Amino acid sequence: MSDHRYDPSEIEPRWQQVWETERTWEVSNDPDDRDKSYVLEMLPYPSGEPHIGHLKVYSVGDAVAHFQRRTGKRVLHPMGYDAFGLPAENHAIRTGQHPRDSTAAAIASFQKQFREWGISIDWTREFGTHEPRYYRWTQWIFLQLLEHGLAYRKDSAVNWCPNDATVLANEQVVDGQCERCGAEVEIRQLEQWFFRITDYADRLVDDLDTIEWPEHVKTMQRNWIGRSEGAEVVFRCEELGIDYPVFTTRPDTLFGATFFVMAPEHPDVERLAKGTGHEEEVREYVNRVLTHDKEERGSADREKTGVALGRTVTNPVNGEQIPMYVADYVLMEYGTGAIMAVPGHDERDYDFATKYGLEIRRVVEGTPEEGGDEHGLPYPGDGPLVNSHPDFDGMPNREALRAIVDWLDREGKGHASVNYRLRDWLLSRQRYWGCPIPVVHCEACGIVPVPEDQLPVVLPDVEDYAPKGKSPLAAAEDWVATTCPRCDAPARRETDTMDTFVDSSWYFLRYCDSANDEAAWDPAVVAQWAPVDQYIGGVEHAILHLLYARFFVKALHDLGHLSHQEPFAKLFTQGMITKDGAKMSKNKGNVVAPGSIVASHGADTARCYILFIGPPDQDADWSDKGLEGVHRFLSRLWRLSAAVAQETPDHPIPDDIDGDDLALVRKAHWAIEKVTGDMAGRFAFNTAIAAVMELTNEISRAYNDGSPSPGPLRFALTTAASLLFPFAPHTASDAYHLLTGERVWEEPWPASDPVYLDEETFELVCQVNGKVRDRVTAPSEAGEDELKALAHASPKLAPHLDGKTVVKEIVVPGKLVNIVVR
RNA sequence: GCCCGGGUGAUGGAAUGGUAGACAUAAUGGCCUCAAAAGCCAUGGUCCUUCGGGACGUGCGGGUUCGAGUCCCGCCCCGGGUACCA
Repeated sequence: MSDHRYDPSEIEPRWQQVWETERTWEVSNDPDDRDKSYVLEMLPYPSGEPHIGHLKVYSVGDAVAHFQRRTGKRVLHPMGYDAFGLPAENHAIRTGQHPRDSTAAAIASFQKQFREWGISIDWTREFGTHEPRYYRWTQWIFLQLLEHGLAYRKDSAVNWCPNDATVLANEQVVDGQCERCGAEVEIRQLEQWFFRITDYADRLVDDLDTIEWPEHVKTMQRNWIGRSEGAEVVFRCEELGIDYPVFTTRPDTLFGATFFVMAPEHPDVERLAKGTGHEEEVREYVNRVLTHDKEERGSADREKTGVALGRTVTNPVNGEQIPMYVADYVLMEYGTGAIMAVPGHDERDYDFATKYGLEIRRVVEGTPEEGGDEHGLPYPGDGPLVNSHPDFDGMPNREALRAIVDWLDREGKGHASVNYRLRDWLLSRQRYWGCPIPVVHCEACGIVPVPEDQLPVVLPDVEDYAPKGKSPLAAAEDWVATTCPRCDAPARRETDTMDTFVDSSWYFLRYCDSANDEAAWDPAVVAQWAPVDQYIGGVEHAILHLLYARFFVKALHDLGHLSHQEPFAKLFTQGMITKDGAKMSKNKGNVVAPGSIVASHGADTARCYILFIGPPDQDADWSDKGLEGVHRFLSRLWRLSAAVAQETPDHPIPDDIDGDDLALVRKAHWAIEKVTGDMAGRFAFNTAIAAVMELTNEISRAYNDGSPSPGPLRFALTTAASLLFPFAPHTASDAYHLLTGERVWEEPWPASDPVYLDEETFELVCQVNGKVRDRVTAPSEAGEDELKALAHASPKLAPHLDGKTVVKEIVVPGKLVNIVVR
């Protein structure tokens, strides 16, 4: 065996060549009798070189794809590049290399490495989202949404990143900072393009119940959408004759509203204060608050501040005049920018009321619990109503809530209402490297969509693409100057480009029909593959990409272009690979480059190790020593295969095997059972690989003893190679080929034979009072009485039973006997 | 604060309420070798031991059970998400 040397640098390119020339992983759009399975990993953002996270996500996805194929599925496993966007553009600005060129270089590097890793991709479907043949259809989708009112332009307060010199979507602002560059985000009043994702808020929440996603991702989406049910209630300022609707989730506490608060940004604040004598104070306060940065204002711990407006509004349920305030704890972005304050039952209102000496009234009887003041207030819980109105007092508050809303509705003073935290998706960007928005601005006709037959609106080549606060495209005069498609008058092109997340919100649809030049896709073809059966990617996209893609599919479904409503039936989020406990980064100098690992140990070792290191949804720390261990395992399996292939003839397994031969065959069947179970419905690659290791160790021991017969030995080894294939495709293919002359991917997934799974005997655990005292061999078919007798017969149990009374005997067939004594 | 994860040997991690620590790494001893590497064999939670075995052991404290890493109650610590959302 020692004369065979495991050399991945020879084995891996050889099999990659076979897959390349034979186009092994291509799949046609012509259905056959197999079930389909669409396995997809999130497409890479091509910048620089692939990193270890890429190796992980594609190793996981490839294992799934291979397992699906070998268990008889027709598998779609494509690849593409999310090529437009800020990182590429910023990189280009830094290096002076045009984003088109740096992106092309990065894509080439990814393509090369994906092949070196041996990922089983159908390359015929490949595209980059920056290619006109792709973004032509991104523009088409935009026009579809525009035509149906789901894309619109409006002037509003938007997030602006001063560093990247562009607006951002709410989803791209993290803790008041730009998600990409970390700069403090400013608020600017600008006219921008939006997608009406809020129209889909309810369905985006409700349909989470129809998909198999990790619960924490669903929760993040629910929280982001932030659906709250309650009521809109109108408070009227009699002096000025203006109605102020507020949103509340607690209309049951309306009788406890003792003041009214407006956000400092509320447009009516100044007008309300005017002529009350509070004017100056209010103006000063508002100015001070609005110049505070968002971060400081966002914290709930911060002491609330506010000033009186000098006006009152009428509480619609009891006609009380309650004072109006402006305060920084009320946000303009949520609800109506004004609230009714119920200090008795809301902690924030309570804090404010305490500070400014405002009335605090209990209207819900509470069970006394910890916290609160000497009266147990604020009390946020449930209970019967008090101090409200004879019609409602004594009524459980949840019931009263409905009754009060009904009453408001009848009186025309309010109605049931649902509020969302979700805002419409701001999609325009004042940047160069993105998909042009296909509209024209005409003085006479206004905004005019570019006719479909004129798509794509091609992104022009410009020399100076640095951000300037307005789109760099604006400088491309001969591109901007055009004629109105409607009236033929001189007109100007839209110069903003689309957010990169628009590009990636439909790419999984395009893979199904990527060669189609007549349409974005043929609905029949997409219907055949969709939805993605297994989607795999990082949890960092939980509310960005994953929410946007769901919105796109629902909108396109409603417009009649799709027959499904959820893009990703199952989602798996993989954990990060760290080094020395820290995220890999160039600054820390702890980067493990996949390319160098592949060069030194081979792709199979790298892939297998990443899957073996631990459960793939958890973070894991990279260890070079651990990598060596996996390398030794692959090497041992391969060398055994090479030796056995050479030394032993190909024999069938005789019917009457026993001893070591039988043990070997049994172990092989045990491994089939274990690996299959770990792969089907689970992502337990670590334990699956451990099972193949166990099998290989047993084969190795038997081989070194010189005991096994050729049939069982070959069977066990062939099985090991076959089971290993999804994780280490090159090594497994080579070992399998050495042993059988066959191609392992053309073989069905091995099936375990129950005959070999059942042993005639098992190790019976004998316990006294739950403590293990002995282990004896027992016949598998032994009955309870026989097992009890075996346990009692054990000399090791005798001292523990001596002089004691047997109280109870528990028998778990096939496992143990527990004798309870006193 | 709230919502999710997680806490098991020196290390990464295994364990449908039923033998805790599979598999791998590090370590130790041995074989092979002039030597080393590779490979192979053995040991491998802690403490005690008359070497038969015994006691303890899965973050902490209780509980349910014949039996708890696993289930329940109350905490502690770590990681992630989210946070004046009315």
